[in-house]
This record gives sequence, C-alpha cells and structure tokens, in this order.
Amino acid sequence: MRVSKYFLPTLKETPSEAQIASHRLMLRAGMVRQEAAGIYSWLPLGFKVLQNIEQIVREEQNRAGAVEMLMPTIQPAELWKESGRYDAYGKEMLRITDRHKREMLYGPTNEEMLTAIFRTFCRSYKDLPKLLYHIQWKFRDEVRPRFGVMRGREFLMKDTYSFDVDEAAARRSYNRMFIAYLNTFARMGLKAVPMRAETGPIGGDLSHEFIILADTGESAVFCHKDLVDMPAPGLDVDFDGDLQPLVDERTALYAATEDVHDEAVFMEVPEDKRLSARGIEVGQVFYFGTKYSAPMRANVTLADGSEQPVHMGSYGVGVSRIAGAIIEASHDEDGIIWPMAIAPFKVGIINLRQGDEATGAACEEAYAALVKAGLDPLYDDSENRAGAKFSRMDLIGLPWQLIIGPRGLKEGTVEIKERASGERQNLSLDAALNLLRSKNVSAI
RNA sequence: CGGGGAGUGGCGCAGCCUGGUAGCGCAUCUGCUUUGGGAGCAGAGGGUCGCAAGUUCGAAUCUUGUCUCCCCGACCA
Repeated sequence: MRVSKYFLPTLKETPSEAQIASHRLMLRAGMVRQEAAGIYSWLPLGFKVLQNIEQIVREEQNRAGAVEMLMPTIQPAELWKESGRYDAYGKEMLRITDRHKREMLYGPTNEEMLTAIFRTFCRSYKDLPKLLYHIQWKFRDEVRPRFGVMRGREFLMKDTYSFDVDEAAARRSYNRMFIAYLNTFARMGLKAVPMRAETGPIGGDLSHEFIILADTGESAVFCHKDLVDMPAPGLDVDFDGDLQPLVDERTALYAATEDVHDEAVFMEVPEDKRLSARGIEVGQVFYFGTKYSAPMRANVTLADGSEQPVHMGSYGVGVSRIAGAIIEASHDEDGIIWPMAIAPFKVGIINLRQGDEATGAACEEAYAALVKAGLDPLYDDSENRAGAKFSRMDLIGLPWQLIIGPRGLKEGTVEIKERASGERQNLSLDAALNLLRSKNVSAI
C-alpha cells in the first residue's frame, strides 16, 4: 500500500478528550474517529488491526473445536422476556421499536438467541456437546463510556456458547475455552492472567476473567506473580484430550479480581510473590448451568428417556477492546509499538527524498521485493519531509521500517529500523530484505 | 445516577469578568526557496461563536432553558 493512495489521517496534536495513552494514540494514528459517546468509526488502519485481532480469535476458536456462525445485532424482545432478563437488564439495553410497534433491542449479548436456536434443532443428548460462536457488534448503553474503544457502548465481541449434557461435560467445554483464550492472547503478544471473577448479570457459579496487567486498567486485581509469566499451553494442545491438568496448573495459584478478592487467602501467598495491580479485562468465561435453558425450555432427551435442560456456558472476548489493550501494553512516547501478529502492516518504507530519481527507484525496488515476498508494506511516498515521515512511521508503530535516502544510497545502503528496540542498521537492500526474512516477518 | 468541567474555521486554544468590525498556532491552497527527525518566506481561503428564547440601539460576551461532549466516583466485554 502506498501512503499516497491510502487514507491515513494522522494528527499532530492530541484531541483534548483523550486521556489515556491508547485512546490518544488511536486518534493520533488515524485508527478511529468518535461519532458519539462510546461509538467509533474504524478508519482503515484501525480496521486492519481489528481484523487481525478478530482473525487470531477466530483461528483459536476453530482450533478448540468451536463452530462459527453469525447472529443479528437486532433481536426481538420476546426472547428476553422468556429468560426474564428483559426487565432485569435495565437501562443498559438499547430498546428499539420498529414501525409495527414491535419491541426490539440491540443485542448486548446473545445467550437467549442461541438458546432459542439450540432448542429448535437439538433435542437429544446425541446432539451434544456443541460449541458455537460468532463475532458480532454489541451495544450496551453504558452510563459513562470512556477510554476510547476500551469502554465503548458499541463494541465488537466474540461470544461462544457451550451446550452439554451435564455439569462434568460442561466443564470440559469450559476448559476448552479457557485454554483457547490463553493461546489467543499469547499469539497477540499479550500476557493474560486468568483470575477468579464474579459472574455478574450473565449468572452462574464458575467464572474466570482474563486480565492484562496495565496501570490504566479499570479493575484492581490480586495474584501470585508466577502466573504472569506462565507460558501459554501452546497451539499443539490436544483439545479432545484431558485439559483439566492444564487448567488446574493455572488456577492453583491465587488470582482474583477485586470483586471476589479474599485478603486473608491472598496473605497466604509468600510476600515476594504477591502482586496487587490494575488490569484490563479482555475475556471472560462462564459456566451457568441451566440458567437460560430451564426457563426457555431448551431440553434434551437423555439415554434413559428423561428430559433435562441443557447445561450451558458462555465465553466472551472483547475484540475491539483488545485493540486498545494492546496499545496500553505496548507503546512509548513516540507512538504505538505493534506486536508482529497485530501490526496493520509489517514493514514501512520511508522515502526520504521524494522526487529524487535514484531514491524513488530504490524504494520501488524494495516495495516490489516485499510484495513478491507476500507482504503488504506501507510505502510512505507522500510529499512530506523526512522528519514528518519518521515521526508518523513511529506513531503508527509498524514493527520494521526501511528508510531509504540519497545519503545511504551513495554508500549502497538503506537503513533498517526495528520499532520495538529502536535498533538501526545500514545494510544493502538485499541484506535488509534477508534480515526481515530471518526475523520471520510475515502475514499472520 | 451523584459531583466537576467544556462547547468559538478541520485540530488545539485565546477572547467572555468590564457587550461595540471574531483572533492565534497547527492544518489546507498558491508561489518561491528548501529537503536524513514534524522547514522558511510571501500570499490566499475557511467560522450565522452548540441550539433556542430573552435583555439591549447592539450579544461569542449578560439571563433562562435545552442539547452534546469530557473528567472523577458507583456499574459493565
């Protein structure tokens, strides 16, 4: 992609409403634009990031055995009256009346709808287990949206729903998602710690939140330090095997959000291992049994002929929130530092002397070579001066920069800079391209 | 929902107290000179001052109402 053809409205000055780093940087980097409180347009650069996050989430859901589908954003109120949540959900639910005066709502979550789908098609224990998910926009009419996309009213969420014959089976589904989430966040370069959590309005009695530690996090969290750097289980996990030991390993040590925090138990953690910090919730898993299946009569017939409500769980990942969370976890004073897997472009090319024939030719050569290697580099061929291009490339945080100008070309070199470390090397173009290859720069 | 603050060219702000031709920086456009860390000079365009009533000869400025946005807290992927 060439900057001259792209849409990259970066800002030199920070809009006054943005208080935290991720919000400021997303606005400055031209990733999003606020349309109303807690409602954002995703501009091309931000949209690419969102899609990259979404794709990793999708791949790990599929790997764990979940099946993707898509439910609508608008739902009929009747479903929610059936489960009893139509009144319980309160003002956070955006209620809409259509032209026939029919009560509708913009879905804040989809337990009811998928339960209704399930009961229509699945009648037997032989249909179980089932793990279904979708990635869809949600709307929760928060009293006070803030922190940019981290607490928007409209947000993109991956929500998975599990259907099992009994609690033991449901726990196996829970474990699948638990492990899948650890792998998902690890692929994004995030250290997510699973913590015991309150179940909230979703209901149920077993729940973990996945927390990214960050000073700007919204909730206070308490955990054993060893959990923070515990490696993810890995993509070669056998999801059909027994996952319980892997889950136990990561739930044995103390970890709790403030809602369920027990100071006395926390004090049993050795003092040098106690970590009390702030965190951003990027995912949550719930087991809630028959909370919805019972009132909505989502029953299956068992082997003994009896009819029982199906055991359910739900599992959410805040896709749009993660975009902000990654920036909170990975930025410096110059701008964003994207992890390779999330970066909207993996390599940027800077033409230091726009209009100079030799420089332009070298840039084109680099561009063509990277495209041939299967990458989509972002080539800054704008008329800006070098300084402006440097600043902007640092701001948008691409992992690698190829800096090409007449001065280096005279020596037969280009400069290659790694955004994260700031390290630069002067190399021949071929050597620079080889370096990128050796660093395994590729599409996700 | 309680408390605080703000709405003035695209962005960031001043002006308001003490009413009298709407201003600055950045951005944009044109020209010239520049060109390796957000260039310089010269010129140009762009705003019914959130909206509505009121006071006044006259309102960005005073009064009342209203809408929106932001921040702190309580609640949430």
